Amino acid sequence: MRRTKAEAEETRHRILDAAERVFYAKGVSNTTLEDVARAAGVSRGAIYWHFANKTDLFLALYNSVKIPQEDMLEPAGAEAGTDALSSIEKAAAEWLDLMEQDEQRQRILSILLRCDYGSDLAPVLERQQEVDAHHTTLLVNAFASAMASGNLDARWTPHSAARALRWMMKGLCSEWLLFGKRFDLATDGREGLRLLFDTFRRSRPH
Amino acid sequence: MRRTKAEAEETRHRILDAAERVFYAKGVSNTTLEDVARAAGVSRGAIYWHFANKTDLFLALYNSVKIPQEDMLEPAGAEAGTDALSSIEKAAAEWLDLMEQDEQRQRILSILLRCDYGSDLAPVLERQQEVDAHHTTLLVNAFASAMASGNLDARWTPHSAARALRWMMKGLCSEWLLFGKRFDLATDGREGLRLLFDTFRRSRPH
DNA sequence: GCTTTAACATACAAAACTGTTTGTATATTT
DNA sequence: AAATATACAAACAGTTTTGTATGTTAAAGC
Repeated sequence: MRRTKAEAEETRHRILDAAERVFYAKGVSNTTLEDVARAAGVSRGAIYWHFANKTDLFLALYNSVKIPQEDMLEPAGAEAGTDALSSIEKAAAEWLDLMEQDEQRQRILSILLRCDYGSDLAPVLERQQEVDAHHTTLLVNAFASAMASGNLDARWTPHSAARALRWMMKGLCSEWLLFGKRFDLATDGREGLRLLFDTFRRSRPH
Repeated sequence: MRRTKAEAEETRHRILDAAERVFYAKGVSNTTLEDVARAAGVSRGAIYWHFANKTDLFLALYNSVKIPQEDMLEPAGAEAGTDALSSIEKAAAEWLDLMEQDEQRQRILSILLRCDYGSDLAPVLERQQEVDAHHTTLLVNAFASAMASGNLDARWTPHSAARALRWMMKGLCSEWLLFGKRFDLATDGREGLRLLFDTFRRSRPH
């Protein structure tokens, strides 16, 4: 029954894949390792071979995917030709597109949004906060450069603008993911972004 | 050991109270009924006397409190003297104040935000959606009346304004509750509201 | 005042999961 | 080709949690 190294890596991947689907369907703390094993077509032994326990499996899943939010706004600000505000808006809108198209992304973010953080997966929460903090920093910097070039309406500060954008994106995604996707994320989200950024630009001197 | 009816009702209340605190501290699916019993100073038997099981206890807790969001914007629109937009903003700001002061409210909303919805507490999710739908309707109506009286900037529709406000409030509360209240909800939230409503009002004809 | 029954506490049985151990067939190494 | 380590499956042991059944006491009802 010994598998080749490539086969082993494949079952490991199958387990992670199954875990993602089952966690999404039943919630993390309501799924047993037996559930994951069945969904992956292996025995619990295989899971315990590759992972220490459910928390470890969850962490491995968490680390195996690119976390949503992490990729947004990475290269923003370095655009040429467009103003800073437009590049932020573009990055946000593209991020929405990505989210709407990529089902794995949707599952991962759904799991993270509604999972019952006990003391065992505190590292996940910490990581989330780090990512959030980093993202906030990037956003504030981007808005600061927009302000420096006179693009940001005077009533807003880089800080308040970054917050407003983050809050809106978060509320938007939460409602879309947790309440059954009852509207078009990319379309309606872009519309919301457009209106918000319109207020950022407002009465700018030309 | 038989208690009077009033005493029984009091222990029932003590159980609900303890459940709220423990659910908040450990997460719903990570708390056992033994935990709740200890926190309430009773035995598990008392819980099983008053409730069928943990799900039933959770539902009872859910129904025993006034759900946040439900009370926001109830009487709005019926204000005299102020314009519709200002009364919406006032209602939202007051709701933030309430949330910041009322610790039970914070616990309840925290529990609802991060609890791991399995198939057993589907009714909770449905109820949430109903409340949200109702809230959205009220908001849209309020913004519609603002538009009718010429207060709402032409770029916004009642629908888009209501969505923007809801998304922002949701993201705001999520971040505040789930990430350790690292900013002042009432102050910073009011600031965000002020800026958002400022854009709603923008270039209104006077 | 006697019976009944509500309001629990306690004890018990049954699952449900978990983590570990053992067995084993096969890659891989030497 | 023999030895060894790998990648599991299957069985096992242990704990945690749940649900129920039973016991007990005092309040209600008559």
